[in-house]
Amino acid sequence: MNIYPQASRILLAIDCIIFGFDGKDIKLLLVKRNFEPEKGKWSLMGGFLNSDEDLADGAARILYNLTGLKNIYVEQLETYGKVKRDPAERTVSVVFFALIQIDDHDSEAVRSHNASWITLENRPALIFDHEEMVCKAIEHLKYKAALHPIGFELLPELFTIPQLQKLYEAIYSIPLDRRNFSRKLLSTGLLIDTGRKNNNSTTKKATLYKLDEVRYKEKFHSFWNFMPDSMKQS
Amino acid sequence: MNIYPQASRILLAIDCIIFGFDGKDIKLLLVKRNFEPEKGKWSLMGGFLNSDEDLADGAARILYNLTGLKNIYVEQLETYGKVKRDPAERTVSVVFFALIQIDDHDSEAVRSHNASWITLENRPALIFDHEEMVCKAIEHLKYKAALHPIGFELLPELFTIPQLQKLYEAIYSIPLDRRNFSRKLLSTGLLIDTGRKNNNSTTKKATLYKLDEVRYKEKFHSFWNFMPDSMKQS
DNA sequence: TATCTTTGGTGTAATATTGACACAATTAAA
DNA sequence: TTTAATTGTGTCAATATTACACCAAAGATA
Repeated sequence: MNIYPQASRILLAIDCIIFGFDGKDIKLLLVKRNFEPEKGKWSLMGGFLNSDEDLADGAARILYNLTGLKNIYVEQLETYGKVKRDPAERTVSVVFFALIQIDDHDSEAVRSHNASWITLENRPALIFDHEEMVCKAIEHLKYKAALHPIGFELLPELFTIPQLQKLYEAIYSIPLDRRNFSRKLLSTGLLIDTGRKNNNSTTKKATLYKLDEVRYKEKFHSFWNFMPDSMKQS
Repeated sequence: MNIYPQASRILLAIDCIIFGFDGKDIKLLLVKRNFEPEKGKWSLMGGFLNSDEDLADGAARILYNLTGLKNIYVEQLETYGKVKRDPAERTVSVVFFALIQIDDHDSEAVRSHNASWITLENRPALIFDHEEMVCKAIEHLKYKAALHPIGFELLPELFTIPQLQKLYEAIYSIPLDRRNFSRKLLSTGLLIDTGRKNNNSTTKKATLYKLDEVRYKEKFHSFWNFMPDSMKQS
């Protein structure tokens, strides 16, 4: 019955890199493992692909279990397949990249998984090749956010332009010119002025915008230019 | 001994999308299968990952077997993991994206694998989800070639600007303005004038350039703008 | 109630880049 | 020597980007 008898069957893991933004810093959702192997160490949230489960469904399942969220922004990032990457058994891991609105997540589920939101700066050593995966994901975030409107995925439904600017400044660790940033963002036509104002501010209240979902979907794959050109000369 | 007893082990395939350019059209290297399953049908070149082999090495092995080439441009593209994608047995496939200089390949190896260079337009129906993989790869080629200098990977070591332009016109299926294209490419500082001229032309002979390898490596991850902006509004 | 401080919103001039176009030079064939 | 095809370079207007200055709103302070 076995049509491919000679080939070897391998464990297939899924690891998720989950980014959030708290208004100040980009954060990663990491788990302190309370199970073997590497119990007590930090890692990405992961799991194994079930034999009756599509790969994307496996990622969605793992993300849902940890965050209680469905329909979040997920991309497949890269598959890691060094022979020795997991010392216990040959395991190939498919890494997924997720952006979530940090206030939406189910903090009870996060706590029960022994997970925490940790800033990129303060992230601990991670097991296996997870650090490499995180570095790759940070690069991908910087790359993609410069060209496509993925920043919105990290913000609440209603947001202000200064909030958006702080997000981009956090992603790239550089200050941006307020006026040029605002002009650039508004000129995309992706923002809808809700007419409402942000009440969190102690001084002048900023305009609350929402995303134009129709344009967003239509134009997602277009190229934009959210970063100053000087940022792009690596 | 088995630390992950409950998880299922899965076949891991590697499929390679190999692009070439013959001076006129972008072509794909496809194999007509002379083995089961799906014998006689067309597919991507592929194989299974060996248990003692890194994933990237598996891709390099498969590419070497078919083309006789090492050190070619390879990227990991995406991993396909639908449950039913291979009707014979659950198989997850990691797709690699390769660009080669079409004249360099070992045509004897290609023939012995029953493989052919086929233009994108004339490509036959492919097995499993290989058509989806190819579509994704074409999109990736368009995307990446607009922002990073990967076009050179498809050309011989010495090339002319008109050749380069024909390549980009083939990738995007649009005519480009000769003068603007030339200005843009030369302004990157990636081209070195060899002083030599192309003898293939029956009219005015074009200048032969080579790639500035140092700058190419240094600046590969910078953003460029090889396509007119009008091309980028999807 | 005046004014101070902080943050948000918009305008403008200099510069750089892009797009559309014209003209001259080279080569082989007629 | 003319012709046709192709290559190389220049120009100008339109557009985009940068760097910068000013005004408005709102709570804090006196």
